[in-house]
Amino acid sequence: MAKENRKETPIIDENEVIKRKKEKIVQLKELGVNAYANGVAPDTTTEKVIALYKDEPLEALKTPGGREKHSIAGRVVALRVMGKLAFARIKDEAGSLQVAFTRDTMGEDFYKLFKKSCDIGDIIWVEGEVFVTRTEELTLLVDKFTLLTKSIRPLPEKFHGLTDKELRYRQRYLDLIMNDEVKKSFVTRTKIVKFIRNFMDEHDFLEVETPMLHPLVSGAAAKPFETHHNALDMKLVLRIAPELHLKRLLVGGMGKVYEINRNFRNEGISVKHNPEFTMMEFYWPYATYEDMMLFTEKMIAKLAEEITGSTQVVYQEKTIDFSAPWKRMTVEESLIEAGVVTKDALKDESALKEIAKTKGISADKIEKMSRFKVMMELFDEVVEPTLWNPTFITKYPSEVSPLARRSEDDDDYTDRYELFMAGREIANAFSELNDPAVQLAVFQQQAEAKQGGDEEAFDMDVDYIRALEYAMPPAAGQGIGIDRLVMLLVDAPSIRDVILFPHMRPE
RNA sequence: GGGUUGGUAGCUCAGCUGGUAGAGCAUCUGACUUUUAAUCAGGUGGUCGCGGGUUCGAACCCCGCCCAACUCACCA
Repeated sequence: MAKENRKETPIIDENEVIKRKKEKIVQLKELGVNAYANGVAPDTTTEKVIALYKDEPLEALKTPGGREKHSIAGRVVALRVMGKLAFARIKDEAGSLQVAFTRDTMGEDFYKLFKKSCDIGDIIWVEGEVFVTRTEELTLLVDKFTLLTKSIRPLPEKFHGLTDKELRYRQRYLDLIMNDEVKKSFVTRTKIVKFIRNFMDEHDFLEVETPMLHPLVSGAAAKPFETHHNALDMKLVLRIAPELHLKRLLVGGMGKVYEINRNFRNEGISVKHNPEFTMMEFYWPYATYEDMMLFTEKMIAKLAEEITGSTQVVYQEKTIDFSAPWKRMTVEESLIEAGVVTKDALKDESALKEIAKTKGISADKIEKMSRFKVMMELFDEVVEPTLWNPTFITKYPSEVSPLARRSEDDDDYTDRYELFMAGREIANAFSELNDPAVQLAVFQQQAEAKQGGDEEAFDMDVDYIRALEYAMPPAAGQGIGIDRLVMLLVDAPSIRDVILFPHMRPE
């Protein structure tokens, strides 16, 4: 049953501190100080100021005077007032810099106004020249100061900062103010996406955008979010995958295409799952899944090196070796290698089921499964968590691969692989199924499964079959989970650490 | 959805066997011209997640609910 998200009356919490700060804004207004000023811009950043003086001898900088003036703007994150001298730390988008306010430099009245108006958390603009303090810290000696924006909410404590994970995710803005490494992770995320985009562009892939609102469920095995179009009075679902639209573009002769955007799946939330996640999906005409493996290991190894400086990347205290070539095994080989099954047992449904039971997979679940499904269950349960270095697992059964091309030599299997790293799936790829008759048969099976209560089964997509009937060139396609890839490269334990505003229940 | 742990001041956390709700930082007042977790003196600040119950008395015990983290299930 749907829960009512909106509360009766929106109430913003207020305490004594906030009340006082609000009153202060009124007092400042009476003194002619605008607590929400604008039109005053800095001419540089803290980072640039520091870079400018980093080679100057410290001794010379200890005496103030005669140097160029710089203006910076940012948030006051620390303030130490000692009578007629005050130090503040100003944080801007690039970093932070200590600034000093003195009565002698600013004049008595102006200094008093500064003391009265400026508090921790406020956003201010200052101008002055640099000097170096006794403790040899580069500091801007302020002669001009403008309060830009008052903060009326107290910042978290300076020593411990903001550590409560719930608050950090809910109030990401505050997390960004207090925890510098957060911004770093998200800047890296952007670099990763940019790298991938450049890599695709350099290899002549065309970036496209396909619909997020779908009339049908297709492209993956997942439960969708449902929504409603009012004017058309029709049910729509948020896409679980862009696959079938991108393949329609292959039919249309668009050539190599890719899309980097969100998918939505109405499933559990975990350290590896967010209801909306970013996928890079691409399709490559006249290529096979084997071409795709070479392309992928080249791209990701180069990406790892570009981002971290090495193909050896430490994730959660264990090293992942991204250097190509990557290990390749079939699903069946991986099960044999892991010592889970023998070659003979793989062909024997009841033997497989017995083994599955010993691996803690529920007997009820196994009973209804085919040999191939039990095999995949065993793989997911036993092998997947052990695949730490990048590994391509190939030869997935046709039964669990509704959109992949059946292998030439055995149509129980497909020309498909999944890529695993750090014990998790990062990508899924295959040579594409382009035989409309086979695809239609698969859709019919899926539609029956859906009738039978399988909530993750596809809808029949008649237009897609029609498109295939016009002929889709042989092609390989792949989807890469961007959030998960970012997690590995920024050493994030949870997907929430690489999503700016992860999904949370309302407060 | 199940299990475990947690929710006490704006933040970080104490709070014993049920007996008047605490500290540090922030905030307010005062002192202070080289601090950087500044320091010193004094003050303000609480729906103890929410709702019931037990009890002379509940932050603490019991029941229900909400939220989160971790974990399992599901999934990429």
